[in-house]
Amino acid sequence: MTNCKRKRVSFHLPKRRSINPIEVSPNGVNPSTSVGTHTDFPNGIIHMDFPEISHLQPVFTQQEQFQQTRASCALPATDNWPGQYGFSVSFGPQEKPTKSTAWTYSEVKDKLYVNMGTACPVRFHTTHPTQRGTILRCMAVFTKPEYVTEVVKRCLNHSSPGDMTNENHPAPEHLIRCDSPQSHYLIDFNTGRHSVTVPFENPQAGMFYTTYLYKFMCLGSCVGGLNRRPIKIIFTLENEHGLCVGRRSLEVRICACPGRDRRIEEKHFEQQRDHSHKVLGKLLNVQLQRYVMN
Amino acid sequence: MTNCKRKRVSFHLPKRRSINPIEVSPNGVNPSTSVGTHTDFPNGIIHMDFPEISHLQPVFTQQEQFQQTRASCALPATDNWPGQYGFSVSFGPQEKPTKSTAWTYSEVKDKLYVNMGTACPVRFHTTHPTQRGTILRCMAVFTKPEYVTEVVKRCLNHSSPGDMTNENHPAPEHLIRCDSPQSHYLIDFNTGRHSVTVPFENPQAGMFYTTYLYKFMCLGSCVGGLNRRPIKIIFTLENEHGLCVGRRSLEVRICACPGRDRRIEEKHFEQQRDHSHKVLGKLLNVQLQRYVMN
DNA sequence: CAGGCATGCCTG
DNA sequence: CAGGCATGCCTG
Ligand SMILES: [Zn+2]
Ligand SMILES: [Zn+2]
Repeated sequence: MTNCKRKRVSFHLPKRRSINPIEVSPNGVNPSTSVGTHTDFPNGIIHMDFPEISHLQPVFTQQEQFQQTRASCALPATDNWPGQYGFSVSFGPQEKPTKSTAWTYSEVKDKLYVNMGTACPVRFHTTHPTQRGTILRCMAVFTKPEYVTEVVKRCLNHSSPGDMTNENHPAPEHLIRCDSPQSHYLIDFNTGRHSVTVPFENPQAGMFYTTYLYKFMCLGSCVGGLNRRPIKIIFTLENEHGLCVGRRSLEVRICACPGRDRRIEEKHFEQQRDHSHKVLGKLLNVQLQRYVMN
Repeated sequence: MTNCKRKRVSFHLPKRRSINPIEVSPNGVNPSTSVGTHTDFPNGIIHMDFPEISHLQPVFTQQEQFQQTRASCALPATDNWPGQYGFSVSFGPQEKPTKSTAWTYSEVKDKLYVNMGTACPVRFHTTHPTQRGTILRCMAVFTKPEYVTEVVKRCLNHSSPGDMTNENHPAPEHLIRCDSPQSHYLIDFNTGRHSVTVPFENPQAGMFYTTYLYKFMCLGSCVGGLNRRPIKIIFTLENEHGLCVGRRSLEVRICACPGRDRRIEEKHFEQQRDHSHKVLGKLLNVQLQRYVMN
């Protein structure tokens, strides 16, 4: 069991509007020194999405987070863990999954197939009410071990200021957006990883879940971005101290034809399973025969 | 017949090195006013590829160019015209055209199929020696009329400073590069169009052509760049006054499998031709029968 | 290096 | 909206 500390200083907008995170190094370098430039993140360099908003009141929010499942901060935990609030995720009954339906969730694969830029409704269940100040974070990681340390970002094409999707948006480089006026875009100071948070609202009276809308802003095939590398998204419920109190991750494929691709992958999955069964069956048979003969 | 005037002021490097063009508006706006910014071209805005080299001696080179084939400067002429020097283009015998050969030229299609970033040898023939100060320009245009007015550029991914191909290169946004230390990258002040020029060297004694190496720095499929839109390249021979004295254009497809794609397109072409022949044949037959019957 | 898959997108 | 092409790239 290891500790994973994160310190963070954020500037918050006084009003509830789309909020712009500014990450500042702990030694207090003045963000205005890098106004107008866009610096790539790694190692103590200030990252600013919106230099224009440096008039914001600085609010010091220190978060210390203890994660119990990974040795390194750079590798976010992906294990599902309902925790004390019974946190889980579901997807509503989607429209009939045509070839190019905007999104579709596969139970067998536990995988979401979704168009780029589509607002996809995700249901967050809790069995016990969370405390005030609880937030819901969403972060993407590459699934394959060879890429898991690389930060997931949008491709250059889609993150460029000229791209229509970036008009009036505080986080053009973030793959995942949450369609809420209270959403908060962060770049972790230590790991450089992107995430988006919203205040978690407990399910309304008589409801078992609260729905939030998420958008995925690149295709899985985007050159120089995801580049055909599968990703997972990790939803974490975090209390006011930044402690993780629940987690749910699932694979996501952002593509032009979610329906088609789901069908294909489910077929592959079945064939693979059938094949394993056959192999396993043969092995058992051999063992059995040996046993009988001896 | 219309005149198409172009005035241009360029800064030239004193030494023969890769040369950086700086386009200045005729009213003499100081380029240093835009140092450090990269402004998109259109309409009187200064474009600079390399603000760092503003210490260059300014050399005033006024070029007035009369083109006789197009009404608008924005639509470059593409007609082949050997002119008084007997200007033409050819390709040497390439390596056996395997599926993924680096480049291959189709005679039937008069089209070059080439890998991205490959130095492709192009032979420039002249039957009569050109004068001192003659240059060879290469420019790309979209083939289809609906895109012909759009300037051909590299995609954002490939033109970004982080792309390896742009290390130490003066013109990251230019699709076409000429592998010569004397090459010159220009952005036309009026049209915004990119081109690369080299001093034209007459064929060596006993030779009929001079070879230059050209590279194409994006795929035809690059999203936000060529975006699967076919292009032509136009080679123009220009005298010291900027007058066009010869022209040759051909289609180019920049792709991952030049051999395969050439084969496919030639097959299509044949089928199409056969089909037209058949249709034409039938028509003739009908006409003939009518003639005989009357 | 060829076969063929993967995946965005065009066409009917 | 499904069929199927186009085209980069992976695999043997
Ligand atoms: Zn993208
Ligand atoms: Zn490109």
